[in-house]
Amino acid sequence: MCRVDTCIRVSSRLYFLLQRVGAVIGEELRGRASQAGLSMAQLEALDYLASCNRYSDTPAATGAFLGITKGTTSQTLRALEDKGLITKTPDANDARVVHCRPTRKGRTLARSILPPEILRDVDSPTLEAELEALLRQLQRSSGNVAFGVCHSCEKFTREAQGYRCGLTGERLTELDSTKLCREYEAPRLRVVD
Amino acid sequence: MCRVDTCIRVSSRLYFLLQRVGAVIGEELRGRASQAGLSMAQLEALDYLASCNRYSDTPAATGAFLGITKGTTSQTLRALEDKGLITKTPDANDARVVHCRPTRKGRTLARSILPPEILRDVDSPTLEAELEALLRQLQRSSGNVAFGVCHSCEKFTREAQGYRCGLTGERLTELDSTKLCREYEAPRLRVVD
DNA sequence: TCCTTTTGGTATCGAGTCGATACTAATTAT
DNA sequence: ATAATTAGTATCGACTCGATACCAAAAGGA
Repeated sequence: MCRVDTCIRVSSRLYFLLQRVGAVIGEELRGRASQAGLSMAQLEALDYLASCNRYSDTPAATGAFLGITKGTTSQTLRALEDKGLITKTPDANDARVVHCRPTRKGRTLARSILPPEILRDVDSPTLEAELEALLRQLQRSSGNVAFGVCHSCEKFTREAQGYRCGLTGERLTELDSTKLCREYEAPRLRVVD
Repeated sequence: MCRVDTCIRVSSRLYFLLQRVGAVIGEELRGRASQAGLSMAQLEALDYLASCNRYSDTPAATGAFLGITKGTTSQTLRALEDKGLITKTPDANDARVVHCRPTRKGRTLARSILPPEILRDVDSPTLEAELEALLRQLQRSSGNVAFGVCHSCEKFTREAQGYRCGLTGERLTELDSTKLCREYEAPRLRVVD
């Protein structure tokens, strides 16, 4: 049993399973996206932009999130803009930066496709916890930006009348705190409930 | 804590985690593949062909495995053939069928890239078991062909001097039994050790 | 048997991905 | 002030991908 398993390629067992799950989900998603006139890359970018906060809705952050180059990112976002699914507005403080925000149409479209139908009934806290641990490990060893939800960030603080980001010093709404942030920093110590 | 989490898109938590892990691995893999002159699609096809048995090394099976159309599959395999990484030979019994076998060069190349470096140190039996359960569930609900390792197939039988496939009736070598098969059927009853 | 359906595969098209390279402009470091 | 970094775009070539059309072989039915 052991000798046999070592011969299998595709390639480690873990990689095989991840790739297999990805293929099944990808097949469904590609179909649904292309019915709506979107490519997978466009769908993923749009979904990201619909999920991230105001510090993270830039081409650079999108590319980092999706693991693609800035050239590719620029093209994909231009396609989304041409289709009227996002709008671009220059940043007030940094003239190099552009903010990409989904239009109502874009938001609705993303929400109609994702999450994949096939995953809607799945509920597996163990799997989620294990995947989360894997993700953290991968992020550590790849030196990637983490991306995480604002309210569970090390720099997130609760105040008398709301929340605040310890990095920018800005106040945050309840909705803000539910979004993805590129500056996310994992909490250093486990919070005791 | 609960209300907040329900707002997150990208999109269910499970989808988010799978997509995130995929992005990190994909980023590494794309880089390594393109250094070797391969696209991701080509790498995945080559890896599959290096892992499957003689019943499953056809364009149709490759496309089913990767979740892409037969047109796309045909093109990708042609690219691999042009690069001298696979060879095509017509089937002896069915004139429609073509068998695609990796060359020595192709096999070596795939093995030099996969499995992803970043996953080599990961060892998590729990995660693998959970992913396997998820995969089975997805395959059931998507009606996809399962693809599995020969020796754990329902139709696989042990004999006095070797193994045999109950579907084709052919004898199988030890190496045969370690490979992926498109005709794989999950065992109906758990075998007692 | 003839005839229809299914299956396996290729060719071609258009839109789009992707890395690579080259470029501009704004910001930051020295 | 000047150099280095960062954010973004433009363009190129190879390739993916779905769609469509097509062909040939095999399987199934009356």
